[in-house]
Amino acid sequence: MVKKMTMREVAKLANVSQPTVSRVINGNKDVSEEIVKRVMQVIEEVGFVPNKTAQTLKRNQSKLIGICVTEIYNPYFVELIDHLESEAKKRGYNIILHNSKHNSILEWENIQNFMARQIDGFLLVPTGEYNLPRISKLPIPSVVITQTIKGFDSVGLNHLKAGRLVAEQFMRAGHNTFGYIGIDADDKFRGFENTLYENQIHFNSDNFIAVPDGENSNLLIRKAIEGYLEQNNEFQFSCVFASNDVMALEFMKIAQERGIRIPEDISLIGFDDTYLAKVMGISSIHQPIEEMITTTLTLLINRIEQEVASETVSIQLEPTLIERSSSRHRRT
Amino acid sequence: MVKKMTMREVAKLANVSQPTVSRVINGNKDVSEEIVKRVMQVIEEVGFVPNKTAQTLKRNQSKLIGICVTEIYNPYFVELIDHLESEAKKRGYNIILHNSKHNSILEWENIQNFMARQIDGFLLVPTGEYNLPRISKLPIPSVVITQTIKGFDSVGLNHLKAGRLVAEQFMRAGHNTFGYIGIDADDKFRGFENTLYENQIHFNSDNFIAVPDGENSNLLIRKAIEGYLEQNNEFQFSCVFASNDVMALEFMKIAQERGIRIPEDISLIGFDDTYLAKVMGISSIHQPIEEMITTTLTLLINRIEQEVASETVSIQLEPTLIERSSSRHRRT
DNA sequence: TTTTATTGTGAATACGTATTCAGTAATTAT
DNA sequence: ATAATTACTGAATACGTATTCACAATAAAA
Repeated sequence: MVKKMTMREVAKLANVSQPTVSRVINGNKDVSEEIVKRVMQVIEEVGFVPNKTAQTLKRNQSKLIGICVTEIYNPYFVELIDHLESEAKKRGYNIILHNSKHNSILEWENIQNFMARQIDGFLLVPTGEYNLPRISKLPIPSVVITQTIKGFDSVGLNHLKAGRLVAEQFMRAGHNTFGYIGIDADDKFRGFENTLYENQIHFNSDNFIAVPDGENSNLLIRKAIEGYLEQNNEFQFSCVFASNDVMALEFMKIAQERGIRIPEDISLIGFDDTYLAKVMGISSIHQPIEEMITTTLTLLINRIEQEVASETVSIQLEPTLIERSSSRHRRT
Repeated sequence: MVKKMTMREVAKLANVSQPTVSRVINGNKDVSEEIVKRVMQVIEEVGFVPNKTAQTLKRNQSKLIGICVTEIYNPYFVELIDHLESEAKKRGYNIILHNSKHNSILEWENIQNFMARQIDGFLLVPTGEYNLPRISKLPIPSVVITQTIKGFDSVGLNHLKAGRLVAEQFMRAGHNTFGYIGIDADDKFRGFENTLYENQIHFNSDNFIAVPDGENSNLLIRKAIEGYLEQNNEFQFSCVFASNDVMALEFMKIAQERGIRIPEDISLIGFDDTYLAKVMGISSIHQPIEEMITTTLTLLINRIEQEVASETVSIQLEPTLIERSSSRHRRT
C-alpha cells in the first residue's frame, strides 16, 4: 500500500519547498539543474502523481471534456466515443461520458453533473430541443454533434443529402416501391422523400415503419417491424432505407426468418456504416467520424481557450454511400 | 451566460455566511427553517451547483469510480458499462471510463490517470498479469471483473463450467468434430476441451482458430478465420464454440458467404449473450451481468468505505447456456 | 569597492468547500 | 430575578496545488 503523496511530502524528502516541487513538475525553467534532478528522483521513487482535483480548483480548468449521448448500444456512438477519447487525449483532455437514454430530464441532470465536475466544455447528442435554451445560457461552451442546429455551435452530417443518395441509388437500381424505418421524419427521411417526389414518385406513408425511441431498442425495433407486418401481411416495398445500422440488422434478420432474400427480394441500405454493416455486408451511409470529431474538438477547444464569444458555427459534413451486397441487385 | 456561482456569492445574496449555505446544502439540521428557505430560494434562482472538485479536495473522496476495459467495440463491455453507470448512480457514484485497448502500458497510464483524478476505487478488466503487482500496492481499492484471480478482489464467471456447458450441448446433439475460435487457451477453452476429453474425444488443435487480440477486432477475426480456411480448405468440424459473440457473428457471416448453413451444416455457440446473439439467433453463454455488477460494486464500495484491509475475495458466478437457432439441430 | 542585475528559492496566499470552534441570542430551569 | 441550557450562526482554517511576492545569493557592471 503505497501512501498517496502530496507535494509537501515530496518537498520534505527532497529538502526543498512545496512551490519548488510544483515548479519542477510544471517545467518552470528557473529551477537549478541540481534541484530538478533531486526532486525528480524523489518523485520517481515514491511514485508521486499530482492531484488533478487540486490543480483543477487552482487553475480553474479541469482538462475534462464531457460527452452526453442518447444511447450507447448503437455502435455508432461507441465509435464516436472511442475516437473522441483518443483525439481528446492527444490534445491533453480526458473525457467524461454520460448517457441520456433519450430522456431530456436525465440529459439535464447529466449536464448539471458536468457543471458540478468542472468540465471545461462538452459535446452533446441532444435528446431533442427541450434543454437547448438553457444549455446556451451555460457559462461553459458546448457543441452539438451529429446534427446541425442553427444558433448553436454544431457539427453534423448533411442528412438531406444522405437521404438523397439513398433514394437515388434505389431509383437507379429500378425500384419503385420504397420503405423507411426510423424514429421520426427527420432530415434524412426528408431528403429521401423529397428526392423521390422530385422524380414523380410518391412515398407511401404506410411504408414508414416508426420505431419509438428508448432503451432496449432492439426489442422496440422488432416490435415495430412485426407491427408493420401484422398490418400489411408482407412488406409492401422492394427496397428499404433504415435510419441506422442497428435497425438495418434487425430488418435483415426478420427478413431472413421469413425467407425474404436480401437483396434479391428487398434491397436494404442502413446508416452510420458501423461494423455491423461491415460484418453483415449491409450497404450504409458512411459518416466521416474522424473528421467530425477533429472538427468538433477543434471548435470546442477554441471556445474553451479563447473566451471570445463570437458567432455560432454550424458545420455540415458530407455523407458517402458505401455499397455492399445488401443493395447490389438490379430490379428488372 | 449564467455566471458560475460560488457559495460565497449565494451567501451574500441570502444575507448569510458561506458556512451556512454549506449547511443548508448538506442538510445539516441546525439551521433555522427561515434561513433554509431563504437560501434555497437563492440557490434556485441563480442555479447554483456545488463545485464537486472543491468538495473532493475537502472531503478527500470524489464519489468517482473508474472502470478500465480492454475494448469497447465488444457490446458485452458496453452492456457492462451501461449497467455499471446506472447502478453506481443509484449508490451516489459517477463512473469514469478508460479503454486500455489490450495494451498494458496504456492500462497503467489509465490507472495513473485514475489516481490523479482522485477516484475512490476502480474496476478493471485486465489486459493481462503485467500490472497486477503494482495495482495491488495502490492506496485505493480495485476489483478485477469478468475473471477471478486469486489474491485479488475479483468477480468473474465460472469459465470452466461455461466451456463444459457448451461441450455437453454439442455432444448431446451428436457432434463429434469440434472447433473453437478465440484469443487464447483460456479457462472457457479448457473447460470445453476437458469435457470432451472426459468423454474420450480428442480436440484436434488444428481446429483452434486463434485470433490475435487488438483493435479493429472484426478485421482480425475475419483474417483468422480466412487463414484457417486457406490451411484447411473447409471447416473440419460440425460445431464451433466462439469465445465471444462478435466472433460468433463474424463466423456466421463467413459461413453464410460460403453457403454453409447454420445450424444444419455447422452448429454455433457464442459467448456473452449480447444483443448480437439475440438479434441474430445465435446460441450463447449468458453471463449474469447485473448480478456481476451489483456484486462487484458492493464489494468495491465496502472496500472504499471501510478501510479495513481484510482478505481478498474472489467470487465466481454461474453461466447459463441460452439456446437459439444456431445450435438447434440434431446430428444424425 | 559599491551598485545593479540576475538567478534561484521559500513564505504567503487563493481556489471553493466542509468543519471546528467560539460566540450570540433565545429558551428553560432554578 | 439569575444561571444553565439550547439553538443558530459566523470567523477561521484546511484540503493540495499554482502563483505572486519578497528576499537571499551570486554574478555583472560601475
